[in-house]
Amino acid sequence: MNIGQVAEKTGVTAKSIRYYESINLIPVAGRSQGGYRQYDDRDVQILRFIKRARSLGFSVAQVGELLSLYRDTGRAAGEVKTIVQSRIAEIDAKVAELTSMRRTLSDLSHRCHGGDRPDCPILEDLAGLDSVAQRAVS
Amino acid sequence: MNIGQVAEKTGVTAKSIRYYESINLIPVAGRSQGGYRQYDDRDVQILRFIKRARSLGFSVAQVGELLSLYRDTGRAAGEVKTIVQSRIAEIDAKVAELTSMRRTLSDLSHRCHGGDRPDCPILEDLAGLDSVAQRAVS
DNA sequence: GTCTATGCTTCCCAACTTGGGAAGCTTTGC
DNA sequence: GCAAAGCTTCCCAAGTTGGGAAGCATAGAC
Repeated sequence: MNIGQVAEKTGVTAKSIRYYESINLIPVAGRSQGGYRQYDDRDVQILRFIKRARSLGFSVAQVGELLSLYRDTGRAAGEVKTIVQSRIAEIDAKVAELTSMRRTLSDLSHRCHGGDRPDCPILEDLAGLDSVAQRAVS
Repeated sequence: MNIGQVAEKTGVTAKSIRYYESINLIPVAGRSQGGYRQYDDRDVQILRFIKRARSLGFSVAQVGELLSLYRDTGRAAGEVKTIVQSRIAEIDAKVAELTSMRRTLSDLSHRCHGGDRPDCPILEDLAGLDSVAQRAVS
């Protein structure tokens, strides 16, 4: 199989496949006489694995860890679970951060009439801690 | 004021201040005889504005929009509110995405015993759609 | 006045992943 | 045998920050 067919089968672009090879996330592909990279079903499986793990937000480095465990038939399930749980913890932290931002923004938004007039509590808040302190007190 | 003092006052590193200048987010600073960038309280205020907006997750481009509205005394509050609400929408989309990932990962994690044995439903799921289809059916 | 330490300058490199595009070779199909 | 499509490598870009080097400016101690 050439790279284009693999790209179509896996949903990973040819560009990304070459990139993954360049950083040794996947093994260096064999070449045809003409210099084209050659792949088989095993490679397709690996790339689908990568695609799915990436879609779950694992970094490429984390995917590398998962892949090495995947390739290691003697691995412990606990190691895999640990990686998944650290990813869950990352997500929880990010959600908490975003939720905090959202609360602040929503608060700012509610206090702004949003009309054509130039007076805007949002900008006042961003511009100085005065209004923030004021809000904290009120 | 030199750049170091401004950095300390605002919490924006000297590196970032120079970067913001280079992309014209802030005006090009005047220079002392010796070539040092010179700042005044107005600059400090602007950088605090940027710092706070960045901490709320606005991209530098969005901060640029907010800043231009901030500088425009005749601006309409509605424009500011629109930017804030689009930022809120971004956050909501991101949280939804993360929440969906978390649900999948949590599900996978629960189905993995996590011990020393090599059998791991997580890897099986990542490796193929078989188990995914299976899970969908079950 | 001189020396030293600290601070500033610019410039380059790195991170991370993907996409775009150019120039050139290979393969496929007609 | 030719055109089109697919592949190759290489460079550039995105966005923001940090690290570090080499060299000039300033401030404080003597």
